[in-house]
Amino acid sequence: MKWSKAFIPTIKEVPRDAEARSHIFLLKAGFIRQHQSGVYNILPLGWRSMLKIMQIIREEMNAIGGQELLMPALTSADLWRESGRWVDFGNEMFRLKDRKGKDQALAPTHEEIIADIARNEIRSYRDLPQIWYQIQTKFRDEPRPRFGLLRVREFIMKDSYSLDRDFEGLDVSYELHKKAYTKIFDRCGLKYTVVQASSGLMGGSQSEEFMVISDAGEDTLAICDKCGYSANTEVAEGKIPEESVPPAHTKREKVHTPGIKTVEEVSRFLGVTPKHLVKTLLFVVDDRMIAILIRGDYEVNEAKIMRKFGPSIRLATPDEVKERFGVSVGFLGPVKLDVDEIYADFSVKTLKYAVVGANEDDYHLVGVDIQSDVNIKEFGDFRIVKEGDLCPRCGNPLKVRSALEIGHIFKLGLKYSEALHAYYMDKDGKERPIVMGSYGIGVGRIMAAAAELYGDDNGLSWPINIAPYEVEILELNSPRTGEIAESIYKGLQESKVDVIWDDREASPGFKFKDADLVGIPVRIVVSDRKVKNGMVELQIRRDGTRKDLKIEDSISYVTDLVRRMKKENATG
RNA sequence: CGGGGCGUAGCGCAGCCCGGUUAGCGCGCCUGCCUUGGGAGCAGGAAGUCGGUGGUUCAAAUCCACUCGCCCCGACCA
Repeated sequence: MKWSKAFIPTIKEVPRDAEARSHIFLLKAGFIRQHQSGVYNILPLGWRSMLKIMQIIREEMNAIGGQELLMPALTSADLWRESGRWVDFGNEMFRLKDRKGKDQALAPTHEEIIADIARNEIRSYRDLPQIWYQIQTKFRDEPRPRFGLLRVREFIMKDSYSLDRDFEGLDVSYELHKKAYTKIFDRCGLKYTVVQASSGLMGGSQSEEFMVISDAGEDTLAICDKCGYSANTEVAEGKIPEESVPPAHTKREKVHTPGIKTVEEVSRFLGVTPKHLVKTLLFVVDDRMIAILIRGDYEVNEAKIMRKFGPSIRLATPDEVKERFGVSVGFLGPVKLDVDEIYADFSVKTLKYAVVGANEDDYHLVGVDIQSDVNIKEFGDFRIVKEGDLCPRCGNPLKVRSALEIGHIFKLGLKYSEALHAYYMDKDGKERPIVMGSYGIGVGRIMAAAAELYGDDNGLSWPINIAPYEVEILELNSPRTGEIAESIYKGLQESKVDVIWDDREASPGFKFKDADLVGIPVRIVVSDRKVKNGMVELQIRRDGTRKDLKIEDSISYVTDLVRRMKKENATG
């Protein structure tokens, strides 16, 4: 491609609405443009990059026996009603009606459609196992799209589904996917970790996420450097470090704490630490009200609570609390609290002199012995792991890091096959539900993750396997150097190198800046200065390496270099 | 959904408080000359429903009301 003919709208100013690094540079380098909140045009450079990502995905999915198909984005509500997700998806599902008034959904994922195909077509154990996948646009009406391509409402996803006779088969399909994903992300040049995750709305028994450590990520991971334990904090466990917190109040008494509500305020007011405090959170489950106690320096983990008490559990509103107990939420406490059940996180188990709300506005109790003063039904793990908690496996202090999710694999089990009645006949003539797995990769997120991960203040720096072009010829002194540039350009094209030639009539600085911004990994600078000595200059975007090449050697040298870099799956 | 911020030329912004000339600046764009190893220079030029609607006023980018859009923080943590 000649740059002069290409549509690469780079911009010099930092776009006002962009803050995340990937968002800023993908806009500046002309890869994407926003259409509306959470919806983007993918411009030619961006699409080239995404096509390469999709091609890698295809190759690796095919390698594990996956068969590509294409399912509709426009789906009937009937199927979603069968699984219950017409309700469960809530506002995240884009809904519309057709001209007859029939409910439709723009599919956020395709478990139901797969189960529908399977129940209509899969009859016998001989038809199994199957792995079906598609690369297709998904729609999710996210409450808050953000960070450019990182959280969007319309996005391209590779989603695959495994259908197996039994759970042993599912384990096999799952491991195949895990291996394929590892290869895919390796080839894309990303640094990532695999973590235990929560299966959330998907259901099922086990799930793992592929995560890129990045401040732009919206997930939080707990990581153990020593034994390799890593988990999303939605599910991560941790041991509480043992430390002696000297008791502040050894006598149980009621103290006046006018208007002092939050953990920080109470700690400061009473001269204690958050570790002396116990927070009392009230939750509504169906029509029961339960309390959960947790130490003041921890947060309650909603995902864990939902797993224990069911997805309908919700925090009681301050108004509900006020109405039922006549007390503001800041002064709730577990002593003589009239709720159906009281549960407590392990973090409060040993507290003998705790500070708690007095269930009376403007008063707290101090010196409370949690075990003997409170009627606790059960201790459990209800907290979000925090930095410094100890690894559940080896006891090493855990690190907590932000990360962004690029892939997620689930063992679904029978949820959808049972709900939609996708059954097959086994060897013994018995009907059995198909065992399902589902596996997703965000294509745009891979591109955005690479943009977050690699580059510098001047712009992007693509891993060569997902770069929109592999080589850029930067011709400085057009038209005098044009002939040399063109011969290298044609030579590289003939040896199947993906090359763009910046043949524009512009100043050198201008072209260098654009080149840095767009981040093509290999650059050949063709200038008067070098050409008169029979040379051109090779530059590597990632590390800034420069090297002179003889003109006549340049094509074979660069062809070779590109081949090598691709194989080494050289990153950025 | 709660809180905050922002909508003025293609992009980035000033002007708004304190209403009053033809609404400015930088970049970009077009024409010509010139220049070519890190976003060059000179000259000329085009380009604006001041997000929208309604109101106040002799007069509105500016004041008021409503509304739409975009970004950021948070989403019940007591």
